Amino acid sequence: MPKTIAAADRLLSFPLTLRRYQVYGEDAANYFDGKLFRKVFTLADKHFLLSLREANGGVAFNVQPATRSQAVWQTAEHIARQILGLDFPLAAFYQFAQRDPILRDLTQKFHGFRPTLATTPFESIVTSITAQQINLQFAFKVRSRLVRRYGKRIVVDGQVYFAFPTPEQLARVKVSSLRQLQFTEKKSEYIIALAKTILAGELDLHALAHQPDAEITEQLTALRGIGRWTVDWFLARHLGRGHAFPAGDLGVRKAVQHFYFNGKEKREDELRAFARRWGEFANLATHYLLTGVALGA
DNA sequence: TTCCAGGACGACA
DNA sequence: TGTCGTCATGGA
Repeated sequence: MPKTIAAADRLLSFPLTLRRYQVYGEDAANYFDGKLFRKVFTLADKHFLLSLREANGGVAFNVQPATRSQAVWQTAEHIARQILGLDFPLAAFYQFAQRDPILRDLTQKFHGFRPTLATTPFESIVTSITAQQINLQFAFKVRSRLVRRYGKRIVVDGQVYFAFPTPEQLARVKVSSLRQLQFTEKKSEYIIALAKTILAGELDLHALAHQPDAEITEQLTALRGIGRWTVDWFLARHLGRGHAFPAGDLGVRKAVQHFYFNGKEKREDELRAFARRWGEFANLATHYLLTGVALGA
């Protein structure tokens, strides 16, 4: 029996929020056809399919195979909230945006849009490493190959779905195998080393959620293949930190330059200083600016 | 053909 | 500490 969730402020555009899972081609770990979103999640080594669809005044979510386990339903709700970005303070941001004509315009045009969050820290970081320096279309393609090749496969209603691969699964993989999927030699090394570090108990990604930005940055950038850019997106798109601002990101830079500097190039430190005006709303502002560029606002 | 994509690293001055 | 070459591939 499906259950229903909603943001505390009742603000949500289901299609705008999940648009990300459609526009870059196939995403083998996040299925979205415009109306129905599906994702495999794992609890106690068991795999379930989470489904999300719009319902009256909220979002209906369901779990398959059917279960009465409260733990499974709680996990499903938590993941649904992450995917829909339901815990971002959108109403407060909209109020804040009134003092900035650009943000005011974007929040009106994309009313209810919320940044979607990566549901596990490992998926978040592997996804970012995959996307380093290449266009997102190609990044999604390569990542989907990884999911299909190494992710746990489940069948629901005759349809095949894949879970995002775990550190246990990727720690066993060889660099040459990832090269075949068109990961670069370096990215292959980074991903496998990350998986091995986690498996060895030398890194607890879940524990990072309770730490301040500086501590997270220090721990993650100590790993090969993870720089400031990757950490910034981890803070923004996994932990949902309000003030996160990936100033080094090409898309973010172009968006801020386009909307606030007539396209004039700015250095990363200048953009970082500029973004301080957004404070706890920098993450939301960033996502609205990116959407503004993507949808030609 | 050339240049650019949601970078990171290592060499070098 | 800052700059530059390299990696590696698809698409415009």
